[in-house]
Amino acid sequence: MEPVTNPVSPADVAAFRHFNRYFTRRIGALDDHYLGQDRPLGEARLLFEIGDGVSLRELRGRLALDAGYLSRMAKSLEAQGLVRLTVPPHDTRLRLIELTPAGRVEVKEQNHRSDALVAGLLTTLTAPQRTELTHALATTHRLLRLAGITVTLVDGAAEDARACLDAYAADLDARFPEGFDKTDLVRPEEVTGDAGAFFVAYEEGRPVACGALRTLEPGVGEIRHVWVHPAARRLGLARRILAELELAAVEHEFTVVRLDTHAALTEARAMYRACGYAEIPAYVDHVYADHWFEKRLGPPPPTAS
Amino acid sequence: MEPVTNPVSPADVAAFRHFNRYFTRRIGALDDHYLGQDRPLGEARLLFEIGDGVSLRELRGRLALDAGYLSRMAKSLEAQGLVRLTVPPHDTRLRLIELTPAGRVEVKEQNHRSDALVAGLLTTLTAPQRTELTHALATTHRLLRLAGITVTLVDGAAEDARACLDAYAADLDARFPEGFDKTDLVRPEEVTGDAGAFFVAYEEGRPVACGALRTLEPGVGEIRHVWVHPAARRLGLARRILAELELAAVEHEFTVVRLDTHAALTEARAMYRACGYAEIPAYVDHVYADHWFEKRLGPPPPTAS
DNA sequence: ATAGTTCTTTGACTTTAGTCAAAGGAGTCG
DNA sequence: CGACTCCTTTGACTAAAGTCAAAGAACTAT
Repeated sequence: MEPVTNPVSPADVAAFRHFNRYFTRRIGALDDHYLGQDRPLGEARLLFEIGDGVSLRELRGRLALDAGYLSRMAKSLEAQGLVRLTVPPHDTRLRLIELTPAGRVEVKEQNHRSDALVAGLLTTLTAPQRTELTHALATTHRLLRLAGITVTLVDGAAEDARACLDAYAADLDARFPEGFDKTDLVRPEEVTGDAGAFFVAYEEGRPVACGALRTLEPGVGEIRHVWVHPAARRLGLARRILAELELAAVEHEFTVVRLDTHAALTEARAMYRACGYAEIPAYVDHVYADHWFEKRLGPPPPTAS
Repeated sequence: MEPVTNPVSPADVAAFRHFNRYFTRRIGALDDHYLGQDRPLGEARLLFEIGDGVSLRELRGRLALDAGYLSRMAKSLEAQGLVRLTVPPHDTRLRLIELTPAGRVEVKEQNHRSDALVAGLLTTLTAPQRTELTHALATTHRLLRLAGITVTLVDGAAEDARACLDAYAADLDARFPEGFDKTDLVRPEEVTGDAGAFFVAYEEGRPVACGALRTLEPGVGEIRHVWVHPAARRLGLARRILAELELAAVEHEFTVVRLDTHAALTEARAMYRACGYAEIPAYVDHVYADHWFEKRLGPPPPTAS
């Protein structure tokens, strides 16, 4: 069963494309032109991505470059005295690339040029207009990130699932005064197949959030371990996960879902309330629970067809 | 004397560059990749810019291409049956390039692909989130346009100045029930040098707004003909022009500026009020005036240094 | 009519960007 | 140890992107 996605309005698409065209022409082109300066764009980009030293392997993945192509560019930059290539002791197949002092200067200068360019672009705006622009950019950024994140059902034993749960456990261990014991996490079989569900959200290939659904008793599901990576917070991702879990709950023919949460997680409580969850008495005596919530899953809303 | 520009805060610059990097990587790259499809990017872009037929000369200017390069790309597209090259009768040195039906199909398909791509990007957002995004994009677009517009002092007799005044006159002629007579426009010598000032705003090389300052009586200036091209309205450009005129007035040692406006121009009245202009009795008996305003130009605000 | 300018075309290049495959040294796992 | 997998390097290309200059036809101004 496909989730019902509301169609994207042509007006939104048009607005986006309009902006896209304008922005790429005005800013993107200008940016590329300046970034290059006296060096091929490929090399300039490479120089920028190096930062404090990475392996060629890492760069290849990040910039999606051909191995041969990258190898040659690295050699060219080395010949120019901008980078140093070294062999890491733990794996001599790899090459580490790092900036030389000269390379660092080059990057810094480039950064200054870019800063000056942007500053020049913004000078004609008044301070309040700049603030408005900064806010609008932040909103756009946030929503584009959110739009690029995909939430997928994975096996509870999958590597990404366990990685998320580990991060979740570490997170709680730091936030709960009493710490957090990993034995309290769901077992893979509880959230797999007919028993439940496990969702992982991916941003650019990396897992950044998760959520679990398990069977509490017949017809009643329990939502657990809704977690979002610190770098992906405040995007509205928890709600996405929650919505996905509720859809899964309907598919599992649960009519009610429950969940508990800890006193330390005040934002979480607010979110559950906003998402239609009502506070209920304790449905289970749980070590880390101070608040209990429940949501009745109504029948799917009548469709037009 | 340089106008005092408030310095751009590093935070705003950083936010802009951060957004820029993200956007170019996420959207720009994707866009280019899809636009090309089975055709070199240069040709694909060219095909898009043609629209309903332009001269090669025009395209060369717009895309900043080498004449030889463009000529060859055009020939390549013609060989593929996507464009037709014709010689305009009025100047046989030029070549007009226009889409053939096949070319039109190609462009349309490309547009559909891009639309689908964007729609795909937005599907995971909820309808309110999409609306929020669309608003943020519109704000960004508006402010970037405004930031890219430069206001410069020009001679009252300059071609661009007269072009703006002609457009202004035509505009008023259409909006005033009684029409508008061009003999009412300022004469070039009234707004040049010690007598006054004339500003033209340029967006990407094209004049899009103007404003005039002339001497009404010793120490008193009059602001006239503040006009913004329809395509550049609602950007906040009139205020920029007004601010520029007030600076010029201070430089001309006017302590007061006055202006009049017509009953039909309600937005203008609101703007003048918002900019600190107070309504006054008629200071001159003018055919098209129904409202009169005045602003006292204080001494420059005390600076910290 | 003439001189100067404008616009396109063509030839002759160079530089970037990118692909593919073979080869060889290094890890890894059973 | 041996098979397999990884990672980089190198050679051998191709295609796209872009530059420069010369030449010729057509317009414009004087």
